Amino acid sequence: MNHWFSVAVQTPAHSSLGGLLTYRSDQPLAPGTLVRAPLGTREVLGVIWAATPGPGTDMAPESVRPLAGALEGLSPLSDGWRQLVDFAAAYYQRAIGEVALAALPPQLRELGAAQLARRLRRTAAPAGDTAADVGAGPENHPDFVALTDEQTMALAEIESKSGPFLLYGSTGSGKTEVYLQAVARVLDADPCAQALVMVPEINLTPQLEARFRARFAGRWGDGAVVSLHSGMTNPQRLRSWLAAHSGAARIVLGTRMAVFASMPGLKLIVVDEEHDPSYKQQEGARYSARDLAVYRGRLEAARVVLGSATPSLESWHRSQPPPSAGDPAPALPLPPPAGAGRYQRLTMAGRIGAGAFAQVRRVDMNHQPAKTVFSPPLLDAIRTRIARGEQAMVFLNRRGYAPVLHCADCGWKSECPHCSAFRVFHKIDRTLRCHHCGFTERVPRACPACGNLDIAPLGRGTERLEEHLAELLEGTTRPDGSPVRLLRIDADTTRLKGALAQQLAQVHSGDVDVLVGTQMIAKGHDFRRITLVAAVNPDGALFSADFRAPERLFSLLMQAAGRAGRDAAYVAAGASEPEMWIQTFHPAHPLFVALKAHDYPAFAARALHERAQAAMPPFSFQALVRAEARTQQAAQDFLNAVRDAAVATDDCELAAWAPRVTLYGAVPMSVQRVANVERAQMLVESESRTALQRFLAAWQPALRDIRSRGAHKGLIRWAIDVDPLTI
DNA sequence: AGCACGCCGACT
DNA sequence: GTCGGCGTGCTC
Repeated sequence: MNHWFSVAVQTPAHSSLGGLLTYRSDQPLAPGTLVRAPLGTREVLGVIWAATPGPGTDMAPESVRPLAGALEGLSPLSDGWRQLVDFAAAYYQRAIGEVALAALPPQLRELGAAQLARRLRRTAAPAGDTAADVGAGPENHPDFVALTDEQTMALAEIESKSGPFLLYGSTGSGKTEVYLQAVARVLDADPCAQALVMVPEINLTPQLEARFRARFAGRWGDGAVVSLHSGMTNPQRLRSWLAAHSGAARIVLGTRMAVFASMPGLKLIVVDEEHDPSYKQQEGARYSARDLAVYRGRLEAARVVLGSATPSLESWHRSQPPPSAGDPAPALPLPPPAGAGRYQRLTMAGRIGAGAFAQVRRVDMNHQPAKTVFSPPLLDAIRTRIARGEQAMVFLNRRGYAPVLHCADCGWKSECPHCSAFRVFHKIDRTLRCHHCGFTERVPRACPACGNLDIAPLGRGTERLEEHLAELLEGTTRPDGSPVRLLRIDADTTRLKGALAQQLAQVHSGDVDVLVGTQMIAKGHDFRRITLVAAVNPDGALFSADFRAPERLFSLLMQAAGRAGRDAAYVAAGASEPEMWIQTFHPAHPLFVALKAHDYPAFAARALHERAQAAMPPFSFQALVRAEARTQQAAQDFLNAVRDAAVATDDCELAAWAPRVTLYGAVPMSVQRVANVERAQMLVESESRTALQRFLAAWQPALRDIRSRGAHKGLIRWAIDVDPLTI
């Protein structure tokens, strides 16, 4: 007796076999079962997607191959999980198999039956004594902390309503405590319940894990909290995944990939720092883990809490009261249209256990001598902190010594031979490094073009900033008379494993007086002795071509400001009032005015007004088609060809939706060439999410078709990015 | 994407 | 005579 199945396997997105594949088996296998499927000469991991009555019409029955068997001992993936993958694949325009297999731990693909059995035995064992202290509500727990009124109210809302919730709480308002208690309540109420807590960056998982472990390990055992992120080794990831899948892990902490974790008892999803662009995957299926979290919550009736001090404008807009009727018609398999007022907004304005908000001081650089890097008042303020044994933090969003090397004689610049970008001068190892393709060379002694010996760095990165500041602070001493100490933290200094933790420890211990770094130091880390934060040159983002740049700058500066004066006791004990310094040529810019007032709502209202005027997200929906080719011409030709195909089509579905989308012309990407590959893109826009979705889905066959017709020889690949973050 | 098959240059 | 270069083509 044959049973027939459609099975999700890892197939390349643009090959002829895009969808699910048909297999047979003499076993009746449940949907969600993990199986080994013969594909060509190899055997690959697959997931049973559905049982079908027969092999289908377009498939000769004799060419359907039998499955090699199921992975023993693993319960099938849930309906909810498959629906999440279905949705993600449809929404982000990728093959189901690609999304499904990418969402599983890589080692599951390699493991033989015997190895897997051993693995399962090991994870099954330490399920632990769950009922350690029966009836322990949060108030009976040893780690119980008193809550502010705002926290209590937020928790009550989360408990009594269905959400999704936008927890809008300023830095230091105690959002993490709300997460912890919301998790505790959900898990207390149901012995099978699980919670998923996401953070934007791997760097932030260790401290979060420590906090959750400290709170919950005693109650539910050490194995109750697991992490899931790309910094883990494959065996570690498999272990965590299995623990989540079996229900042994009650709390999963992770980065964006964790949104796909198999969690049969999922009841709560927390997305911390929900505005953070890291939640958007930037390769393969370009999903937004935050948006998928909201969808998954609806699907599985789990509470969703999005938390931020500076929410994304999308979430802020959705959490406002509904303005008027006239939202787009309901979408098919999509979440409700992004109308306003879908989320419950919970506001926590207060700052607990921390000092006052940092006072924002703007330095008008128009009144400083040309080429000033550190204005005298800022320098004085830093010196004062050092003299008092306090710490200061200086930001610059550019690593390396100088972004470009320049010959004053002939005009040569340190261009990368493989990319349309300059190589960055790294003084520490005397190299020129391309930050796009990685191409690295030793710095030439003389200009490679004209032989002139006088080649000079142009502009500055953190390395040069640190050097410059060290010169300016020479002779400045700490209270004990010893010389000032600087430390730089950026992607270059933290490349080695454990380096970041070690450098952060130096700051915490007070070994360091001044911290210089990129945005890496603005996020999440609590430095209790820092009382001054300075952004040396933040103007770049004010007039950027990227319409989201101001939003990112505002959130970065707010986060940075939040680093100063975290510890009320420290400030109360006589430390300086916390300050955030901004050096700018546009001190009256509304962004800085809102920042000074710590007024995110004002910033957001203004930004949303502008977006509405210009019909930009969240008031319109976008997708990008990207093409890569040997030549720029070939990439653009392909894009223009597929655009023409959309306009003059005999596909009635495509023809029906095409009038409701706007197709812009093909343009080179902002970094046009990377590693000798030319890149171009085309923007697709619609006022309706449904129209955009339907159009893209109907358009994909045309894209594949045109690609395969061979007229576009130079074309290397193409991909669609739905809801792109940068255009 | 893998992984075959397939048809031309320098090695034991 | 084989080992191996990567060019085309297929995988339920």
